[in-house]
Amino acid sequence: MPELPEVETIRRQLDAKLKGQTIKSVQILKTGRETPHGQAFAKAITGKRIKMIDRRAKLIVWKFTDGSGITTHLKLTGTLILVEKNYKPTKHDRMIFQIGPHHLVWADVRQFGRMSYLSHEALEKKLSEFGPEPLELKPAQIADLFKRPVTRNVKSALFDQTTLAGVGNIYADESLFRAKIKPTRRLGSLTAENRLRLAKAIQQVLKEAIKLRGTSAQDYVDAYGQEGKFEKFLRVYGRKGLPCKVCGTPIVRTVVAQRGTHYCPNCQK
DNA sequence: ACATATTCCTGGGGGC
DNA sequence: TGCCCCCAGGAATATG
Repeated sequence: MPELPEVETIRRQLDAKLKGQTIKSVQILKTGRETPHGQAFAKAITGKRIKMIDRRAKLIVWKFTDGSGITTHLKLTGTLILVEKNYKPTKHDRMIFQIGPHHLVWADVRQFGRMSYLSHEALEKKLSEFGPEPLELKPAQIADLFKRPVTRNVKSALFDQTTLAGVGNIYADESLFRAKIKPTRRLGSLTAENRLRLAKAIQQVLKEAIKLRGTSAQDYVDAYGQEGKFEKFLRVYGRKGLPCKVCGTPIVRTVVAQRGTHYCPNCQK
């Protein structure tokens, strides 16, 4: 599923192709997950010129030259894929955009994704509702985000988008493994050294994943339909029962904060 | 102000 | 081969 590294991969690919281009047409194949609804969405964005494709948290942000924009949340199974002119729509496609000479398909098997056209003011407001970007802070600044509330478990704080933007279930588990911290630890029990180790682990794992164009644990593909290459470097996520790559102890899967949570009971304290 | 539960949705896998 | 059940989970919303 797309988290920060996957969304950033798609953003870079789309920005390279679509920057400066004008939306020529929007074909809505399945309505209901866009705002405004239906043809009003197509009408609102047709003719808009793309200043850049940006990212905030897990949102793809289409910024138009007039200041308005679109936020796209792919949620669990959404894809944005550049296709050929003669592309034939398939079952789960929601929209096909013609943007300059390019054709872009938004598809979503589980239909959780959202696409919102927003005025400049509404866009600014929406983007301000997230916590800071993990790759724009110094490790010590990230560490400070995990001091409070003291009773909260560290795993749920990690993927809370108002605490820190862009980390989801996969990278939460991977960051905690690298920091050698058990997911159920309360924030109040973390030492300053623990928090700093976690901050550095978050940045390291996100950067490595971006280099490999993300993780394709389930449905994720990039804007060219290619899978990410980070999956084989996952150390705990999806490795229930397999030996820890550090100590050989079988990886445990539990549920923390309603999320499947993977950790090494020996390495993570 | 916080934590926890529910809801949305479909494909894939296990059990039989 | 095919059914039934369960599971995956981001985040909005509701409830405690």
